[in-house]
Amino acid sequence: MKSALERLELGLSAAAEAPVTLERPRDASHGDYATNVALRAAPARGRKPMDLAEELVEAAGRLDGVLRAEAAPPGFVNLELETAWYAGAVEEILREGAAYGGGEPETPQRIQVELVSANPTGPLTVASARNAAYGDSVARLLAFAGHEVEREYYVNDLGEQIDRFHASVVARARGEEPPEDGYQGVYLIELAARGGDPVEAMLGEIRGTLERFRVDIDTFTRQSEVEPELADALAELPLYEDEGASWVPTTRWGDDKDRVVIRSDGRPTYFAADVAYLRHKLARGFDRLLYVLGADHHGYVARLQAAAAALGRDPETVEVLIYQLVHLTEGGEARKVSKRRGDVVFLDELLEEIGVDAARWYLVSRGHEQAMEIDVGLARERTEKNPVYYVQYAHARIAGILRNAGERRVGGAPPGDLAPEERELVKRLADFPLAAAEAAHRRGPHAIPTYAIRLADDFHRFYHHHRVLENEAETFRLGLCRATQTVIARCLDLIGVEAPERM
RNA sequence: GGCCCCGUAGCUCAGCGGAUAGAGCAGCAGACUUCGAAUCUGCGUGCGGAGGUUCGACUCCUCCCGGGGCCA
Repeated sequence: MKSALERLELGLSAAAEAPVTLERPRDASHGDYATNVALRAAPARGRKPMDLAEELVEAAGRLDGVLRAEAAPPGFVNLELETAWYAGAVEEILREGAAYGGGEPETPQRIQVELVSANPTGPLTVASARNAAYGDSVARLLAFAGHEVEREYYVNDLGEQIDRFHASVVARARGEEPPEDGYQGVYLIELAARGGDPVEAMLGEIRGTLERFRVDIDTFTRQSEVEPELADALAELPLYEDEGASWVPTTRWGDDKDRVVIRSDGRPTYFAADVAYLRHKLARGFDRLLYVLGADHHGYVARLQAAAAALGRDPETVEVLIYQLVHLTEGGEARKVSKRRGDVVFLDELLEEIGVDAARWYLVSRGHEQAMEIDVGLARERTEKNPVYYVQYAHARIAGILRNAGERRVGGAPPGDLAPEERELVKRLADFPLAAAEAAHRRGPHAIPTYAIRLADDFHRFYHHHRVLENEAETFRLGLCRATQTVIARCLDLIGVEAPERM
């Protein structure tokens, strides 16, 4: 992307060795954009920041698109931009369309995102919902940033939990209560009545839920598929024997203790299965493996990376994204999330109550490192209050204007100076590429809803103060509308929310 | 006992080294014969506490207090 803004930034970067930040000041008297280059570069040059700022002002004043530049203590350089710059920014968005703001990394990576991977012993719960919403949005961000992304779901179809699950289904099939350590959920009754393999049946349910939640999994890999490779995987590890068990010296790579792979009774551990699966992933040629895990799994980080190292790979290949848990409350009372007891809120129920758009927006609009609360009782009420509708409304409103515009020309030079509301809107639109890139880089999709609210805010304000159609600025304003619509649609898509033409 | 996350407005949360810390919800008062009022306009003694680094700290470091979680 060769925007006027970037040329501006490059021009300034050339004047200083340090990385510059170009930002939008809160205070309008500080110009359209401000930079701290002088403050950054001055110490290294043994200069006074203010002197350097004065020099930069002269250079910046000659740059294309800069109307006015001034230095401000302690060494900021404030810039005011020409109308032509604003018009150019809008034209650029119209030209690039849906691609606007996307990335073209010099070396696109093949990235695998493993997400959800809930045991197929029950329907997806609200706990998995955050994993799905977060993980999928990260995947969308990375794809938009120009990487090749594959979504994977690991199916634990072996082990103790599955045995208990089977036993519980068998009991239900006979009309009996499940064993005490089994799964008590009532959904087992229906599952038992259906017959066939209950794990596959449950997995079918889960796939349906994910589809409704707009999470498109590319590959489901079953533990039973990987199991046969376990011996080969272990053969690649540096093992030692102690107390009759086989150990991997994972502490060598930063784990807090060595891990057993084969117990003294000859049974492999969960960790052994994890290693085999990791090897299975690595063999498929990904540059990077993302694991989306809940905070209760944070202990896995060190051991997964150690496992990669033990397999002779760069531990940095493995990147674990930890999100904090979702707590459910109802009328101030905490609700427990236990799949075995069955007293949980299922994702399907949440979707039925508040809809996919509201659910995805809500689950992803908080930082993933922040624990969050969902009040089940308030969920219905929240529908009307969710900011997602504010943003969607802006999109629908623009769609309405463009419908009314018919065949009129969209996009063109403004007839004169821009109104403050127009300038704010254009600057917001120009922020988008950086916002999307940062969100991808930080694996922080919650920045997208935050940005989208601001954008919708700027648009609604512009709309309220100015007429678009039958106005001397019509072509420019129609272009501004379409550009805004494009960016809103992209934001919503990045978090899996629909952009309606009408509401 | 060790490790991870979090303490910002009444509530839910943004802000991740820059200038006077923001938004939504809740509350109050206004704006529709005009492209969609699901909108707009106005109203706020808040960064848990103490040190430190820096020209500059909500932001980085240390300690303490207080929540949540994982492991032992």
